[in-house]
Amino acid sequence: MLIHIDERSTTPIWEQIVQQLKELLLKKVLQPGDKLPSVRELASSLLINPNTVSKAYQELERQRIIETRRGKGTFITETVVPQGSEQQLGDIRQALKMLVIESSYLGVSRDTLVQWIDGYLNELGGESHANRPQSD
Amino acid sequence: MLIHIDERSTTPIWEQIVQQLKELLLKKVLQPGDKLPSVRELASSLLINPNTVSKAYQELERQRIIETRRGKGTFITETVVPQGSEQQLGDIRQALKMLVIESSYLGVSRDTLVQWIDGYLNELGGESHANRPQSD
Amino acid sequence: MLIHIDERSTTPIWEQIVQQLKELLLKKVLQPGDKLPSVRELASSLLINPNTVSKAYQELERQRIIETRRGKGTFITETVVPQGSEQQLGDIRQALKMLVIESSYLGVSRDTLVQWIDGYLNELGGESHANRPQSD
Amino acid sequence: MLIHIDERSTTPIWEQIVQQLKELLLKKVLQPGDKLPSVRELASSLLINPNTVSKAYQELERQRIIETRRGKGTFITETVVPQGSEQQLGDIRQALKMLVIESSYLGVSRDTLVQWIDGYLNELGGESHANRPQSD
DNA sequence: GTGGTCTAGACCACG
DNA sequence: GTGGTCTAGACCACC
Repeated sequence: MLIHIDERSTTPIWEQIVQQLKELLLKKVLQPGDKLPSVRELASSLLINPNTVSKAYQELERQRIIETRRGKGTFITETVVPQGSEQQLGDIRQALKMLVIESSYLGVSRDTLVQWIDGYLNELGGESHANRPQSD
Repeated sequence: MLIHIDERSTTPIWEQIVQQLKELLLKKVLQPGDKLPSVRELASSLLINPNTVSKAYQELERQRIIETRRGKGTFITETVVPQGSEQQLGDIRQALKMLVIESSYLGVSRDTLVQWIDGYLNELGGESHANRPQSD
Repeated sequence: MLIHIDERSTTPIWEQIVQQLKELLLKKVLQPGDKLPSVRELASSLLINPNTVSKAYQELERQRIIETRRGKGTFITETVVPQGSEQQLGDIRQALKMLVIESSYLGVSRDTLVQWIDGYLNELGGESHANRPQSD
Repeated sequence: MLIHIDERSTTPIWEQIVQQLKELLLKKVLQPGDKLPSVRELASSLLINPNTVSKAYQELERQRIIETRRGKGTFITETVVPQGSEQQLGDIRQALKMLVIESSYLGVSRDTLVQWIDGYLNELGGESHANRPQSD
């Protein structure tokens, strides 16, 4: 599996899993319909507790990104619904604002930030539904 | 004091204080050399625990943004050191990456993100040392 | 067969079968004395595990809705026994109560609920033994 | 606490807690702003594991019915947002349909169902925002 | 085999 | 004191 856990990070392990699986999906490494490793498999390969993986999977299911079929395992959802609630958009904006403030302090210029964003969007692949770097 | 605490927010109160003080500084509402309210003062005016304010001040001091002069109080540092450690830069990049991924899922376009960034930079005032929107 | 399995649903497959067979019976698509497909037949036509079909049939048999005649197959029971145990009635009431509570939260009005009930009863056909919409 | 756990029930304990707390809220036994018992308190009074209570609280928070203030405890949300997603409405309708089918089998008439609904709505108190028995 | 639930007990951050 | 995270290990339903 292409997931890497940073034990020293302050972000919970289950959240790291959620984020990295989302990233893999946007990068098309994982495709709709694909089967995810079972809870136990992933847990043992990451050397963590199955409950932790389970929590990550449940969160992804809550976000309709994956779905579980009883007794068969967990799969990437076929229909993608790129729709954010007001609440979630507010969270993004809030996080972005704090990030801009921090960047100011660290001497990261506006243009550098934009370059980084474009870089990440390129990593995710140009075909991603909503985001595309300018020059595309 | 121009600080507002959101009790419901998931970000710790001490972190909200740190962020807002930084913001006030970038907006030049607070200037180098200015005296900050004492821990007890700020705590009682915000109706929060003094320990919480103390923790915020400690963090700001760790970042060399404020300094305590024993017996005199807490002051904004005179010398500005807009230089981020590798560690901090890595944190910013990591946060930005996650933000880009989430934005992709919520259907927030690259250009929207850039607009938001420029908006926040304008709020902070165009003269800020490192960042400047657009015309740069 | 007129049965449709929703793999994504959280209700177990065997339960989906039970419910839909009951529905077909109430709709008079299936009549007392009719022969049901064998466990293997139904399983292969629904692309599911025979054990799952078997469990559904066992449940229906427990409820005296179908009966197996050894060597001959499975049939809809001739004698209808529209009499619920206290236990079953309690379950219904409990389920209905939770449904009413959830409806309250979702803003579904009392009248809407009643309309939905009448709608389903109409689907089942007005001649059903115990229930009849409106004119009753 | 006015919560009762049915150990023999098939519905998970955390879900029973969610349902009963919702009911208490609709009955105005719990009011917006009220403090809920702490996770540990409720757990020990119900003789269950704190994790189980925690799961219930997290689910209620996800539904914006309660909110936790760090270090202070868990509280009923002030602003009520009676808004259901399409998905949730579909779930209700599906549950209602199955309930109607079961009722048909158990000989529960349409009018009995409606009477039960009105009874539950009365229990919840006539002032409830969306539902009201006819005669009101 | 799969995931879901629950327990017991630990550690941590926050206030 | 509060809730959040994680582990270890158990049991269960479903397929």
